[in-house]
Amino acid sequence: MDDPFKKLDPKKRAYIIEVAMKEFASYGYADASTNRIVKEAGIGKGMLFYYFKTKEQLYLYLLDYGLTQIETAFLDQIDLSVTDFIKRMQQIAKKKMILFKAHPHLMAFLGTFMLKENQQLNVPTTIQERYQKLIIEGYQKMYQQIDRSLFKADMDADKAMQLIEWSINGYQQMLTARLKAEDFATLDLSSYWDEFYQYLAVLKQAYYKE
Amino acid sequence: MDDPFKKLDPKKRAYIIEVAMKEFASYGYADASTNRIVKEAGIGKGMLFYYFKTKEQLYLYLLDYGLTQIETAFLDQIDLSVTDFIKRMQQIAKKKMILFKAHPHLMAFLGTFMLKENQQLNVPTTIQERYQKLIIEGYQKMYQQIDRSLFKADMDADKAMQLIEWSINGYQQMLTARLKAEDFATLDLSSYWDEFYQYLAVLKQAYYKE
DNA sequence: GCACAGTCGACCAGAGTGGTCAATTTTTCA
DNA sequence: TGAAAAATTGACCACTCTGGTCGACTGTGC
Repeated sequence: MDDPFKKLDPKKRAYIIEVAMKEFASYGYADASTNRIVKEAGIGKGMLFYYFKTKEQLYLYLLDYGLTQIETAFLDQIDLSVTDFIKRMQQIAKKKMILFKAHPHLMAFLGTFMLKENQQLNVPTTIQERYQKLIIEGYQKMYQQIDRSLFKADMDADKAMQLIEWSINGYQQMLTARLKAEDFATLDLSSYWDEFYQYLAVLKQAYYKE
Repeated sequence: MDDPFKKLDPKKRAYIIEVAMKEFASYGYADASTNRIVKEAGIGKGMLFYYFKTKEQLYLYLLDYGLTQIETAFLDQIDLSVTDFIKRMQQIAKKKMILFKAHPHLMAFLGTFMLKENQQLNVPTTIQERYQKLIIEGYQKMYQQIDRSLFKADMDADKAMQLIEWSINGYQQMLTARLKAEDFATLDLSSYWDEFYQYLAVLKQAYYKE
């Protein structure tokens, strides 16, 4: 096949992908504007429809691309041999952050995909299945093969894990909100890892045995 | 003053307010559609512009109304004599849920107000000041006059409080997502309070002294 | 000099925008 | 009862923006 988009300079291609994901994530499929995308991406209107024939095919391309990213750069990377729940969540948070640095709008884009009512959009069942599978697998990678003996003896371990997950989500949301303005590509996250580990230490102190 | 909107049947008036808040919360000021609002509210197009002269004045009315609601039905209700942080958060969560049941889109509406860039909208400084004050006061009502001696002796109480706040936010987000489809007006929340209290008990066990 | 992939943006018909207003119904009250 | 007043409607307006097209143009390779 001779796909002009594949032959594009990788930096430019990645930028177009990022811009388009941001647009769809912000406005949903129906209200996303191809005019804004080409303007922001710095390409002529014609090019977008030269690369992708329609708005719908652009969207489906992004969906496929995004799912592949999450599958390979996130889910497949999680080491289930880590049975300490907090360490497991730490691992997951790290992978998530790395993925977020590479594709800041990927999570929001996929997040709004099933959420917003599927306006007249014909999503292939293969993609829908991949999405469903991703949700389930993500859940399993969090809670499978966890050593519950680490938790305090008289504590409800399921509720404890849920609370820890919410805590870490809270930290991540706070962090991304705080860094919203900054340039993620050039950002050094190491100072934030220190802060994160301090929170993890408190969590350990709170939920684990001495 | 003879304001036709004030003279409306309270149920109808409340419904129009709710519909409009939902529209602005979903799309932001610029992309919100007055056509969709009147259609959803079940009134003729002319009425909206009879009650409020312009889209902007409708928005400003909702802003003022929403701020008043939060001030009186939420902030003013918080009892600072409760010095137990978890009990304080429990109290806040309860007030928040009651307000949410009455105005399901109020929080989202006000949340997107400062977030989205203020597109060409001329918001009076009085309203901006009230909004700023609300943020600050909300923060104070959470953390002021808290008895830190309840936390485990060797624990960073600030981080612990932050983690508890994130945990409770997580629970609330999960709950509102779970109940999204259901009808809030006729919903009985009491069974969910049981579940909530169980989580609070685990939090207490985790962060407080024996 | 010619073929051809890449690139652009003016342009299209159609949909949707906030807002208006003449016409109609409903309410008020002497 | 009847007329003045208030409430309500939706067709309509000028305008903006939509996804998508296409003829013109550029650069490259041979």
